[in-house]
Amino acid sequence: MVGSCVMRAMARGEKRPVTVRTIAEHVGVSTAAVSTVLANRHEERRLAPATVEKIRQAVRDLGYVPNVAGRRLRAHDPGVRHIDLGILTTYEAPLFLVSRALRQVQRMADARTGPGRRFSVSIGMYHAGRLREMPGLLDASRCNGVIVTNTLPEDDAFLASVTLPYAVVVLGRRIANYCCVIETPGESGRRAAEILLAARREHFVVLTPALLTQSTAERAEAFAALVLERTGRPVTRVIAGGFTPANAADAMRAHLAAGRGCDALYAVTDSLALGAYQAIKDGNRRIPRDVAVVGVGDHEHADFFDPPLTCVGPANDAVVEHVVTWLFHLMNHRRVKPAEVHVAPSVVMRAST
Amino acid sequence: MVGSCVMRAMARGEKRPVTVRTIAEHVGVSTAAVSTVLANRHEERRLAPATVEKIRQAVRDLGYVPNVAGRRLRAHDPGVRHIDLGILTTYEAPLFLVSRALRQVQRMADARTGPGRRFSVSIGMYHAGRLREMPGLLDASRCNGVIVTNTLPEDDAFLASVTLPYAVVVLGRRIANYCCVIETPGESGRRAAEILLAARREHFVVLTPALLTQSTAERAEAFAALVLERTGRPVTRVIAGGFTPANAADAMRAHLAAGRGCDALYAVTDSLALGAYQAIKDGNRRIPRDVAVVGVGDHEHADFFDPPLTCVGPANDAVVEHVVTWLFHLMNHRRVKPAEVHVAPSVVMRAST
DNA sequence: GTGAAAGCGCTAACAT
DNA sequence: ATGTTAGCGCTTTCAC
Repeated sequence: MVGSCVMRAMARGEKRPVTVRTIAEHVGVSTAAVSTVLANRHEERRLAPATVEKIRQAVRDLGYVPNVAGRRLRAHDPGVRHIDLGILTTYEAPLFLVSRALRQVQRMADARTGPGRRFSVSIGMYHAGRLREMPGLLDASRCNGVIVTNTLPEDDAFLASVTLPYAVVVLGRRIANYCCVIETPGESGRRAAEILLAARREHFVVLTPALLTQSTAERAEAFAALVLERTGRPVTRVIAGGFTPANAADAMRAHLAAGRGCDALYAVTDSLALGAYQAIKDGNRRIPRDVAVVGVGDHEHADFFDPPLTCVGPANDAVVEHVVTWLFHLMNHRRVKPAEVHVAPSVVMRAST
Repeated sequence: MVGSCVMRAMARGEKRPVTVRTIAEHVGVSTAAVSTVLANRHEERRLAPATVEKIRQAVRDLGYVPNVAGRRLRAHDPGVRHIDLGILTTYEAPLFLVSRALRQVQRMADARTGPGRRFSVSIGMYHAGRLREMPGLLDASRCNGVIVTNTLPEDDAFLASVTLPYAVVVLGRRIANYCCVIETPGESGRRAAEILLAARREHFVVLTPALLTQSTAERAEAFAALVLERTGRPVTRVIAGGFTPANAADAMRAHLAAGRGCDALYAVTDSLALGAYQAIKDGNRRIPRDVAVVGVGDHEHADFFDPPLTCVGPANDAVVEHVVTWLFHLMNHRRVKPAEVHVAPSVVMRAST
């Protein structure tokens, strides 16, 4: 007999799914035989070579794909609790952005691992703007707890419209009814402006990607607002086509070539700053003498840029510690009021200013 | 009645696992009620607030953790096949090393996604040297196919000792009986040596981390061998404590401070090259005039180092394309002879030589 | 307002 | 040499 779900699926005109059972019926053997072959245990079970071959053929012909959920449920050892933690990020964002969160999750997980308690940590990928398509997000069937990051506004809207029945912490975004950890709004941009204002510069430029996230937008706005307030002059906005250093270099080269001034640059991500460095140096300008540069500190190697990059940005270690602590807390006591934690930016003065 | 597995687990002295059923019995309700509360659907099911509270309390008290495999199996829509792909890497290796593989997997997966066919791509983390502890690796209960990378020798030995009954491709390592894609052995080191030899240098140095992987070891050896053969002089080896630019900078600073010469440097990873840059410049030496530097091309931003880094290393896009094509091929036709694919290194001449 | 029961896909123990 | 079957943990339908 076939399950009602399947009946419904078939009624909708869908193909019947291929399971071990489909294979078994197709070949005329039992599901056990199929399973044995799939696990390469046919030798020890002494299956007839001909049978094995027929099963293998059917597996290929029918395009069988094992259902890992079934396997996992079956294989599951009741003596050990298994906890799956995910960091959800986009294909589009640079991977290193989640490095710190990953390391912190690892530390917490390791500290809590014991006999009867194991963690799996993974980075789950989604397409920016299409978080809603992520399997298992709504029904909690993939992870026991997740950190969501690098969302676009569409994703934020989607999250705001649903209630996920498990532990979720949002990193670097503000979304209603979620636990969010973000940098103090506007503070980064203001501190960056103060540093450059203190250097008594004239032509302030902010370098951003074309697609702004919540945080990059806030940084740029707060920066421009404070500079305008203090100097009475508007900030020039240079827009890079994408997020890479190459995009930034192109944009800055164009800006400089056009003869529009720049002696104080705020780049809203470090990758952009790196590209700007090249454009600035190629234009025979010196950093910081001719152009002072402030970045954000999201790149692991900002200290090894030449000159080392002054950064004002999320105190990532602090942010990430909040996020992960909260995640574990949520997993223990499931009903915690969603809230917003602000973390003051950290300022690291280096040679670029 | 309780399953035999559980009986065995309990016989072994282990605690009985906490499931919805445990909660239900503890509170004196049905599993359905518990499930309802866990999904926050108690309103629409009109459960008594008191019952809800009791269930919530029990969930906390007993430390219940949902089994995602059970949920997923249940939630599973027979009309759509779900394929889980994993890139397995270590906490210790820099995350960006898997960026390219990730992007390629994404492309292939996107191209094959359709109605009735969805992919999940994730990066699975393990501790270097402890791949064997990864849950679901042996019983194929997590992924339908994986790319394994950044293994240490212990991990290689473990893999060599087992047969995984699903699609596995090893990236950048040579392991018996697996599908492996690696750079042509020794070729990177030799090409790097040729570039520096052509620049007519005197004091050849190779910079490596203390812990060598298969590929870093081969690069260093082949480099040293060719330099020795051509010049008759041995190559100096500078060993960084770890994999970071800071480690490299320390090691190179010590080397230069000791007055031991260096006018040709081969760094077996780009992060090391970045650190070396700083040490070299701090010593008032110019790149490439005083020291020519060759890196590997594993860092996304090698083109934006100052000066841009000449790289001889795995043609990552080619490697990754092989790996991913192979992975999908293995998933379709499960019995493919394991083999080793060599990819010639790509050479990108930039200003550092 | 709550419970009983079916069944998702899989594998291993036990039958034959 | 192969088949039958129980049951992993969960949610939802249906019955009361």
